[in-house]
Amino acid sequence: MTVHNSEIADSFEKLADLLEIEGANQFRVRAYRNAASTIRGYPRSMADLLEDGEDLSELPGIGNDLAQKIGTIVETGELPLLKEVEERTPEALSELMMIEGLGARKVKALHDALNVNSLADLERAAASGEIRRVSGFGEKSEKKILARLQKYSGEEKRTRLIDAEEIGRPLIEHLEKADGIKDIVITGSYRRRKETVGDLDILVTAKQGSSVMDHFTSYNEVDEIASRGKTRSTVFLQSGMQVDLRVVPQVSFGAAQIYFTGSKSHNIALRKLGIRKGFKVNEYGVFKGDKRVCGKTEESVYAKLGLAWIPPELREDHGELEAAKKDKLPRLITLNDIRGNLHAHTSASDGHNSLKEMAEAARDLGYDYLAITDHSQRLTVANGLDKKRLLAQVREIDRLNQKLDGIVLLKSSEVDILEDGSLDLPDSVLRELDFTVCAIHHRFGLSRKKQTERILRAMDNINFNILAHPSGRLINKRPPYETDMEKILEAARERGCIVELNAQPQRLDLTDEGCRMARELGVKISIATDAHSISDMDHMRFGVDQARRGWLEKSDVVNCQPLDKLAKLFTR
DNA sequence: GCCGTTTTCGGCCCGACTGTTTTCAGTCG
Repeated sequence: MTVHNSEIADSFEKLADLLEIEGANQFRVRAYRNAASTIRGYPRSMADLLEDGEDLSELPGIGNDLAQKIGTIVETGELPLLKEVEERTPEALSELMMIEGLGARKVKALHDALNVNSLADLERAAASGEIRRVSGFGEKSEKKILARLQKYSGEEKRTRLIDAEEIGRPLIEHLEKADGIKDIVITGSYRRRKETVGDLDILVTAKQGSSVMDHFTSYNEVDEIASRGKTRSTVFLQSGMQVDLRVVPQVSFGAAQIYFTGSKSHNIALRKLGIRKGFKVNEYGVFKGDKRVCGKTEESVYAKLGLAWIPPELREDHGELEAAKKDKLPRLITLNDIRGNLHAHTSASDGHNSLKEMAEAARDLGYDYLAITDHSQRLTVANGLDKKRLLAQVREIDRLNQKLDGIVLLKSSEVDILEDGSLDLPDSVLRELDFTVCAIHHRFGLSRKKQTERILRAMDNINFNILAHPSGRLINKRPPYETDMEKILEAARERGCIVELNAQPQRLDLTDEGCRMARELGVKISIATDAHSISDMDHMRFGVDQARRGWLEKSDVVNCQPLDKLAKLFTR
């Protein structure tokens, strides 16, 4: 039984919550939270690191004590200190902290005064009017608790980036109409192009005394105004999305962009660096004593700290500060670098458009080539093509290529990887194709070992070229199937296979961390839309965003290559 | 509990808003 990083991180976070409720040293509490964040974001599993004999105390925020505790969790699946703390402090109290407005102190106060130990206790106490009598609470906070409880579902809700764009776009249009507004930018994880966002953080500059806040809170989608000040307001939209608006003066715009773009750990690292250099860094600028020395642009702030400007996608405190210091940041791939698309479906299987329509759409995007990768025979629900139909399609593509101008269709197939690791079409047929895209579409529930072996065995086939959507996850819907991704990537490099970064906004698979690992291992990536219609081809930009988060450069991505270089990449 | 370009001890990012208080603690990002 493998212990996942997320489980270790969860244990540390829960321990931090309970210790905080008990009133433990706040820096000790923070140490557990920092460690949780390091572990959660780490590209390799703690279990694997330990197996390889690595020293975990080398990791940021993890010292000897926590390294030992991680070892215990990996070995036994349990954290004794957490058990011990849970004996004295009910573990459900940590869940109460999920209610907005309730932090450790208030949870403790309610526990001590009213013996509130669960969400149900909390609701009872609020409904019966007992909470307002506890010192530090009043009628308003009691009402808020009751209202929040009704909305609380127990799940942390994060919105897919594409959905966040749909919510954000009309709101920005609304804000642009405000009097006196100058700059508007959506910051936060949205600007870092994370696959999901928790809330929208909007930053604006505006003329002094303008009515931007009034304009913001009067947006017709606003369901609730949670707070409202001169420089900051928070609302909830009818979609449930939380939106924060901050207004700063123009001289602070760069510093504020950095601050609100985050990530939080990136900001903390920047501020610490500032302190070492004798500066104070905040959202208004970089200060020497009381004097602002810069802040108008992001570049000026980074430069003052001795750093090159860092693209938002890299701001996770995953080594970007060190790279920026040495001027060794990657030259991140851009959408303009993309020359073609290596995964697309037509109406022959489960797509919605014809070969010709798809080809013309790809040409309109400025691509040189588009690969047609309809499903293979096993995937009957998607009308997968058997040998006969695929060979007919191959001939049709040949004919069409004669007529097409400015775009070349590549002959391919999204071939099912069967449970035993064999491919769903005979080698004699696969050899007729320019290359193959291979994927798992069934039997997701195999053990980690079996699933990994299944993929490795499939890659042993000389006709295997690209591993499509390697984890099979659907964001917010289906977890990845269990695999040893590092092993798969190493095997891909050894065999000359390519791994896909599927650009569908609900997939984005490889993950950012997976991309980074692939790059470090020297595995080439195909960023592909898996388009099932003409309009899906626009999703390439989400794939590029994710690739940038994974530190990928143009040279790491096969579909940045011109057509005449592709064939070589598909020769094993 | 972690960490080190004045440190192995003594610090630990910083500011806005709310509600309850009577000058500020708690919460949040």
